Amino acid sequence: MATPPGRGPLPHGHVTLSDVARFVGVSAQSVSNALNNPGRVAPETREKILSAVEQLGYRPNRSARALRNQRSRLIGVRVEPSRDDRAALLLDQFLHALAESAAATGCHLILCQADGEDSEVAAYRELLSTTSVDAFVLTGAHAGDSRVAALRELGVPFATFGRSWDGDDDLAWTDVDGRAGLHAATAHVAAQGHTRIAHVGWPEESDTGRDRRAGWHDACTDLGLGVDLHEEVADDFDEGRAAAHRLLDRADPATAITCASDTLALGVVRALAERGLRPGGDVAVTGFDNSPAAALSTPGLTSLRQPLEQVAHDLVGAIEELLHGSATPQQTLLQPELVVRASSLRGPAHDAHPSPARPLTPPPEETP
Amino acid sequence: MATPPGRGPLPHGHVTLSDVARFVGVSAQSVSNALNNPGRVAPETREKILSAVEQLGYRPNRSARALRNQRSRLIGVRVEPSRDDRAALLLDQFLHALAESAAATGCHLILCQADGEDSEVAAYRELLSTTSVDAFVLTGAHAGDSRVAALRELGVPFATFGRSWDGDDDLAWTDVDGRAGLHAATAHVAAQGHTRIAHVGWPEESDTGRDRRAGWHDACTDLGLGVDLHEEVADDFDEGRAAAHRLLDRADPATAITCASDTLALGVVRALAERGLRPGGDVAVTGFDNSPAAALSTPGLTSLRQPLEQVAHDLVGAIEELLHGSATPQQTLLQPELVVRASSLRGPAHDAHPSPARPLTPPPEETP
DNA sequence: CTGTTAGCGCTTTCAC
DNA sequence: GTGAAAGCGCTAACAG
Repeated sequence: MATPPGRGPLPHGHVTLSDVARFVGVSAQSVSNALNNPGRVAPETREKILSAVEQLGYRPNRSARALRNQRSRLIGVRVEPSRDDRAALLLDQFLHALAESAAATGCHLILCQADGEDSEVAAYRELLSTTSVDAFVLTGAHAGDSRVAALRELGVPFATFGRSWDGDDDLAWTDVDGRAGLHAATAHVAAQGHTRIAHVGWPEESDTGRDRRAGWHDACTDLGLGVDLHEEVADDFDEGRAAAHRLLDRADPATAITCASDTLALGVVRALAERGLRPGGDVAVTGFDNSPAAALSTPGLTSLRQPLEQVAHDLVGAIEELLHGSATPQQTLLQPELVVRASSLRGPAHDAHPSPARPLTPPPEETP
Repeated sequence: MATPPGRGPLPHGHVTLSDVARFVGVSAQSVSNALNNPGRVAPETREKILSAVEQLGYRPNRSARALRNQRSRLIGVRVEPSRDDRAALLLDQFLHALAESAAATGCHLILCQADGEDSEVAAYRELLSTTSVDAFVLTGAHAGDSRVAALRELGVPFATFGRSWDGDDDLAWTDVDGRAGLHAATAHVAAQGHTRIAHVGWPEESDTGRDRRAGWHDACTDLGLGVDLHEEVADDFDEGRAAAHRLLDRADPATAITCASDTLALGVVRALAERGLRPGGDVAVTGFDNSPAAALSTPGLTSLRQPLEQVAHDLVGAIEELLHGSATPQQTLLQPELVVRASSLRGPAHDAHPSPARPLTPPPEETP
């Protein structure tokens, strides 16, 4: 396929605006208007143009639009390195959901990659400086998040998966109510007859960790149970395992252990096995995230499912609002769903088929 | 941060080519040449230009470039819906690795989303028609893959993770040697003293499934063991579980079960538990993928790690070659790595700390 | 070796 | 209501 020598760049066989214009017998501007500014063109002309667009299969060129408008309909997302010793970052499902929600508003996702939080901002900056990116989605926001400050300074709209935790009303975020989740999980094991209920969570510095632990704490207090059984560790399998051993070595040991993550919970399960104890039958265990590992481990691990499709939908909605110049950023708190499996059930280690259970808390409540 | 009105030539404060040109006192063209065509500019001028580029922090605008060159340095990838009842699609790690490799060559990943293989082509088409995408990465290629034909017709370069399996020399692919992997896994359990070694794999229609089963078959034959113990099922936890029950119900039951995936293997582990058998001690079990679920389950599941970083690197390399007009597409077969854990070890259900073991097969061999 | 010209596809003025 | 002009930032072609 030889390219005829000439001045301009290579032809690419795509239908352009002027192709449509020529076809209909109007100017390119009218076609543009018919598409983007329907009011400014006569209904009759509009009809003809739209049918020609359809017929020729015209699709606007994103690069040209981006060049002209400074808006690319591209949303930047970071992919972080995933460790195979952690029970899934959910990035997988989240990205799919995000891509789907974005597509619904004509947007696409562009990835940038960074290994740490510092290089993350550098990656955003790099993407912004070379590519027209309309907005970013950040994951795992936390109090005093340097990324938030940096993106604000760059003047680019963004929404975060995770609250700011410092009462920042100017931040658009969507988050999952970990506190309600752990309240539900704790109440669930209490309903199985447990009274010595422990929590293995993340260190005090983690906002999300504190939130989840508070759910356990509240539930225990509500039920008149003690709150002395808790451990704060990093989100690591072996840390969870070690924490479980400590909780079981106590004089009055735990008979149920709620965890801030599936990774920790699966570490706890390992510890039980090392002591000849059975999850469910001897000690109830619950996790958080409903990762594949929770569903596939034996016995199945009771966990809390995050409604990632809804999270993605709300984040895209929040961004869309930001781009349309909304004054008040959208903030949404979603409820996780308790998925009960054998690890938290007494009796034979029979897995109920993964069946969602209602959280104790009220249905999703949006804070607009 | 308000943009001072009417001052800067740029709406968003980005440094452009002509800014650099004006700064140095040359034409925009020379700056462009200094960057993209170093030979065509005097070394001295080049120095000055490059230092100005550095100083002003100039970054070329991707949209403008794409518009002009029909090349965007964007690689399209599909994200598929992930089921939480499967042991990870590895998409997570793969995407990160891919984004990293792409970044090394100045490319970025743009996502498209599709639920099935048919809508996948539609998604590619949509992306191509609106966005300048230089190439695609396909995952899970198989014989008679409709996507391959469709992308060829569209004339877009692409590389696949997974062989074509129909001896297509024109296809650029990278794949992992599942046959060698299962050979290694089978030999490993044989070395533990097992002689009744089964395989739970995918249906005959699956090329990858046949390949992996062949590895098991070869190893058994090499070792003088029978090859009657096998089941072909869909990649599903419950299917794996049921298959294991069938294999253990036989008159001369299996004492070791190698599987085509971690999902199947974890189903097998569940079946063992239901019969009061211990993985490792009673029946050895191995999976494939080394998913988080394998590392975190108890006992740890012996599995085969796919070298995803290398896969990603090779795929990007293959695409790069394609874009530079290489005649022979790059085809690479990589070796998986056996990760031995307690599920395949006799004796106390003690997990060795996840430690890589060499496959029996020769080191990575590249077919250029 | 360097500058000028032209144009990629699109949309925001501003005439008509 | 419609079209003509201009230009977003960049680079291939062709002078000078």
